[in-house]
Amino acid sequence: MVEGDGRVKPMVSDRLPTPLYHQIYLILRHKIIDHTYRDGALLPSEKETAETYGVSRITAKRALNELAVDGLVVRERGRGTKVTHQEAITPLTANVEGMLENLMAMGLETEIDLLEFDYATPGLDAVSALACADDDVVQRSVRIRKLDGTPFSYLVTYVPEVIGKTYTREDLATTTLLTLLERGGVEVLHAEQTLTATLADAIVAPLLGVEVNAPLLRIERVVYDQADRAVEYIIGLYRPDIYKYRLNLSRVQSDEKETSWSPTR
Amino acid sequence: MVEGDGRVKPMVSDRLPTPLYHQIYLILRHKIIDHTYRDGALLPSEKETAETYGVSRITAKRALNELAVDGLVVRERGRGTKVTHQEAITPLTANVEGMLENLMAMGLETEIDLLEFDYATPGLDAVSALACADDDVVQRSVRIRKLDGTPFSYLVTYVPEVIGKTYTREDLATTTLLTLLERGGVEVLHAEQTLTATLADAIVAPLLGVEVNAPLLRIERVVYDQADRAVEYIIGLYRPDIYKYRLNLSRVQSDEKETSWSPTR
DNA sequence: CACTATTTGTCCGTATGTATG
DNA sequence: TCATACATACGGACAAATAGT
Repeated sequence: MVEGDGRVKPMVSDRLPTPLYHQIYLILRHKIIDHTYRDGALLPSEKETAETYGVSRITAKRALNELAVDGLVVRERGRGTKVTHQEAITPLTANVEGMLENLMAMGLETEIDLLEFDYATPGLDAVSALACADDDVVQRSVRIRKLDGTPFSYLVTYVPEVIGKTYTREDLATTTLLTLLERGGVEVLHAEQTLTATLADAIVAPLLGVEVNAPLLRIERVVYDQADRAVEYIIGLYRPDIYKYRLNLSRVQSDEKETSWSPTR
Repeated sequence: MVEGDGRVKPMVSDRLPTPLYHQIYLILRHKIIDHTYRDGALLPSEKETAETYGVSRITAKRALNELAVDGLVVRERGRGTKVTHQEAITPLTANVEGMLENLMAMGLETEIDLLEFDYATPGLDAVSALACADDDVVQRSVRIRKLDGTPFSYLVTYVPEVIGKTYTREDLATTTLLTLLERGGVEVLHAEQTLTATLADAIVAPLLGVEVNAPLLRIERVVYDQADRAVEYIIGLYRPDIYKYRLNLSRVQSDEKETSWSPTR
């Protein structure tokens, strides 16, 4: 895998369930978005790519054609394959607070679709997160957040029944959950967030307007009140092309030997 | 897509390049890891899954067989398909500092593989991140971080040439870059991190020991020194099953109307 | 005990997609 | 473009193991 000079050779494998032409297509697309192939530059020829990945010229040709269909490149006989990728829209960023920035400034609006709203016994994950009994009733909601019509986040929330009763279904479709919790008398003190990556399954993919198995940023959050009781468990799936999570860290000098980092505003 | 009761129906599509049996396999595997299908429970039968996803029984069968090959389920004729999924190893977590926790406590070791180490002109991303000229020379390194032999992160770093000269290739294979920077007289003041999700391409997939198109957590960081000059640009790709990014937030009461959140140690 | 329904295992024939030379 | 090989997916049919009536 690693060659003598320390460089890594890209590999495709016909043992994977994904067709070869699509594997190569993904690699090349990545390099275009990545700016490895700059805007206007020429991609390697069919013959070259065929040799690079050890496939036939027809397979390489098909990969390049898929790129052309996507509008990422333009192919001309005798001229080659040229990158025409337009710079992607700068994605939204969320700061540590998890709130959206630059939103008002951009004159854009986020709207919320409330897909599900019910009271039910929680799943295993929610049980352990909220530290409730297996047969406790919790309020569960599923929402889609949209920016200018395009969905960018899929949110599943679990709230203990007592707290959930302090607001209505309609409130949830218009107001953020954190605001609703405070309005209901809950004093939010601290929260725990975990960030990971997942794939879009067949359920969320159409809702977020992405392909099945597209990558998603997954943020899991448990919010605690002043009595250290979990009042909210939320799982958010975010489209990485629209939404990024930004964190500003600055060094804090303390008496201890260890220095620590904390976010700056 | 969304039915009358607000529930969403899972879908597979034969227009995707991925085979149907593998799409279904991914969905079911996700539900097992997700605990939607609890340990010991019976999965829907071949006939049921075939109807659910609108495929033939043979295709549904193959998806279930793949799960059995993975050891996630056990199949017995006349009995059904039973979940045998062992609870996954609790993944490592990094706190805000980006350093690993619980590592010493677990008696585990991380080792580093240095794959590439050279001085070259940076790509476009690195140029804008380090705010350097197009033809400046930067030090570039590619490393793999392993825990107990299994790789969990792929790190690409860019450091301005002057700073990069303060340590050797061998240093990088044993010491963290932040430590090396400080040893070289750089006083690190603040950093900017962006978290997103991507797919494993054909290059990193074998290096990280995951399938191509597996989801990865992507962390991009620019580190600045006291003079507000970028001294390090790092792109990290992390296996979400082994590595998670944890963030502890606590509310800080300020004089302003807005309340803010900051991480607690 | 037989009878039945369910579920998985195996086989066939056919059509389409993928990949090669 | 053509011929060839293999993988994918379908529908149908039948056998074998299990569980309940």
